[in-house]
Amino acid sequence: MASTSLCAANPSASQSLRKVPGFVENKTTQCSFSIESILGLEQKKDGIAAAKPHRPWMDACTNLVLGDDNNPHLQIPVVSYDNSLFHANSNPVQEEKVLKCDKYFSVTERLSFKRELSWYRGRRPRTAFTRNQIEVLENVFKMNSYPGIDIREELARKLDLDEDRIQIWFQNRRAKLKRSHRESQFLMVKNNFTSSLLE
Amino acid sequence: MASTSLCAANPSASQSLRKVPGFVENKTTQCSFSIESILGLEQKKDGIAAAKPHRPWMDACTNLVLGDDNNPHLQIPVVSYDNSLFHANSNPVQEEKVLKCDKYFSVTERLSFKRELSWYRGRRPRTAFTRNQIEVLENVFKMNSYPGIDIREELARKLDLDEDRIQIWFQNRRAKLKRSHRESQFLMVKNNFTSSLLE
DNA sequence: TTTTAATATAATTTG
DNA sequence: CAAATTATATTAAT
Repeated sequence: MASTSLCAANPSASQSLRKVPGFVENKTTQCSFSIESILGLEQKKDGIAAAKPHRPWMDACTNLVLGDDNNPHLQIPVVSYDNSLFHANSNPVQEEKVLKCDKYFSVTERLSFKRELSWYRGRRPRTAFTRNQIEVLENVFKMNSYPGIDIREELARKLDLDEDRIQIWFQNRRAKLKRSHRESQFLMVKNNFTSSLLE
Repeated sequence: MASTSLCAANPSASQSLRKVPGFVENKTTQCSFSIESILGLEQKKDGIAAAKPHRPWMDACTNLVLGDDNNPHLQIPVVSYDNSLFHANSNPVQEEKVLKCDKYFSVTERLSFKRELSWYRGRRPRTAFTRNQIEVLENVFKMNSYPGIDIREELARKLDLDEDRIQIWFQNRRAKLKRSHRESQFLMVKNNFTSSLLE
């Protein structure tokens, strides 16, 4: 998350954004729109609500790679998810997205191809935690299921994971715990209730 | 008809301390920042004063009622996401159909029971907006991302939602816009930077 | 099939 | 109200 430091300047950048009329200032209470007109499907087919998927891990990557000649090459983002371009090339398990469509595929190739696909669909490749990572995470979780940023960072360092992975892991872990609690509670209530009916 | 509510809609006292949902016992809110110390089993308990949470939507709650026979019946509000199709009807929270509780629980019952429980855990059940509701909200948002109370009320009426839901929706929507704005700015700066390296 | 990492977004809390 | 978090419903990878 430390990335935004680059964001500071470049005013020209914001100009080329479609739509987005700086939403903080104009409160446009003047706009005469009726809900009926909207319900009546007044379609302004302009920019459909910038449904930009959130792909934070892509921010860290760059299209720049060094070739064998030690010269930079720009790798063109090939992707089409919706109509946006996404570029890969970065992160843990890294594969090249230059699709060489010339032969048939080994198991390994097929695997990475699958990973490619999911990549292009815009989803972060699923992280496979090691047994040790899980163990540590579980131990920490036992003591504190809401670790603050400092603990998460420390964990990230020690376990060699992104802090983001840690945070997500804790989120999912809490959800899991809650699920199991709910289930046992349900059973308890159900049993209590059921037996109360039998008395 | 002559039902008497046994269930005061109040999960009294309860959890809902800041950051300490009730399903895990008291947790350290103040942490010492070393994983070693955590792994080394440092436990620390501190009671935090509970404040009564604001749960306005619980006021309508009546689950356990006495029937005419003076026996308890469990009334389970059933959310109809409609098992049939994926659309239509909104407002899961509001439309309640009563299931008479007998011996066993169907999958549907179980589900809604679980929802009940989470309800009592203190959080409003997540509202699932319909496609149409979203569409209208998005359209309004395009024109005015800060609708006043009157517009919100009107929307609420037309979309059959609480005005509160509308308000929250707009808040979240503004946050989303802002986020995406930030992100595209970042990407642009990044790309500018990258291509400047190629010149 | 089951579990769970990842995503999107509704709800809550703070200031 | 915005910002930051948290919860949760889904989706999809394994």
